[in-house]
Amino acid sequence: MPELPEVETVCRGLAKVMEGHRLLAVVQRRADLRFPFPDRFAERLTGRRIIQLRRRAKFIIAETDGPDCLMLHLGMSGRFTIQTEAAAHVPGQFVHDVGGISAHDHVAFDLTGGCRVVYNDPRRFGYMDLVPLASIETSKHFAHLGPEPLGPGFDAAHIAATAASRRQDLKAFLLDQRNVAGLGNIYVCEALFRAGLSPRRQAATLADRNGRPTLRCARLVAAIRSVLDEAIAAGGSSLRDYARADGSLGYFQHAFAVYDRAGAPCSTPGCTGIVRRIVQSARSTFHCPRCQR
DNA sequence: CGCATCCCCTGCCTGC
DNA sequence: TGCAGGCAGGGGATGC
Repeated sequence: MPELPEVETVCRGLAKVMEGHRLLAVVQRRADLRFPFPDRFAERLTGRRIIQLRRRAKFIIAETDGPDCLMLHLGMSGRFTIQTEAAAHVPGQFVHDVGGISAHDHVAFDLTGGCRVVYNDPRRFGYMDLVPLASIETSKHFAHLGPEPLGPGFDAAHIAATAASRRQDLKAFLLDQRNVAGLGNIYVCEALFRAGLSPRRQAATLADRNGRPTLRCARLVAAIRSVLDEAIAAGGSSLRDYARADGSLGYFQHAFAVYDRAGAPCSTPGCTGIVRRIVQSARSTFHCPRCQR
C-alpha cells in the first residue's frame, strides 16, 4: 500500500484514537512479520500511554510515556483498522477469533477510550520495532534516511548536491530513501511527469557542471511537493487493499496522470504523446516519452 | 559505488 | 471453471 501520503493519512487516523490513551492490552499473534518482533514486545507496551503519533518517511512513530517508542512500517500490504463496537470487544481476543471473518490480523492494541486498533498485513512485509526515544534518529531505521520531501531540508540545492555524482536513473535516485525519504513507485512516476523529467535521465544531469542546482532541480522539488500535498489532501491513493484507518478510501488514484495508465493519451496540454510502461529495477515505470525529457 | 536480480509472502487479475 | 503465470504501493541481501 503505502507511500508517504498513505502513511501520513493512516498516522492521522490513528492519532485520533490513540493519542492520550493508555494501552490496556497488546495482542501479538505471531513471532514475526517481515522481521521478528522485539523481545517482550507486548509486555513492554502494555500499560503505557501513547503521547504522540508522527510520521517519518514511511514509518509511523508512537511515542509513549515509557522507555520505548513504537515504530511501525506498513510494508506493501499493511493496514490498520479501528474497531469501536463495544459488542465486538472481548478483552484479549480478536474480533475475528470471535466472529470469524478475516485472516492476517497480526496485532491488536486495546486502548482506554474503547477503541481497538488492529494491524492486518497479508504479505507480512511490514514490521514493528521498539526504539528508545533518544536514539530514534540514530536507529538503524532512520540513520540513513534523507530529508522529508515536505520539510525544509529538501530543496534544489539538496537535490543537486546529492545527485551530482550519481550515475543512476532519476527514477532509482528518487526511490532511494537515502536521497529523499518517503517516495515510492507511484509518486515518483507522478512527480517526474509533473516536472517534465524522464525517469531514464541520469540523476547527475540535474545539476550543472559545477554541481550547482539547475531549474530542473527546482521544478522537481516543486513537483514532488505538489503531488504529495495533493495526495495527502485526498487521503492518499486507494488501490487494491489500501484504506484509511477509519475504513474510508483515499481518492488520489483518480488524479493519476501516468501511473497505471499505459496507452492513455498524455494529459499535458498540447502534447500528443502516449503514456508508456517501462521496467526499471524490475519495477514498472509510467511516463510520457514525448514531454518528459 | 552503482546496478541488476532475487527474495520475503499473499492475493488478485489475466489469459489459456 | 480451473489453473498457471504475471504482477503489486517496500526494501534488504547478494553478486557483478
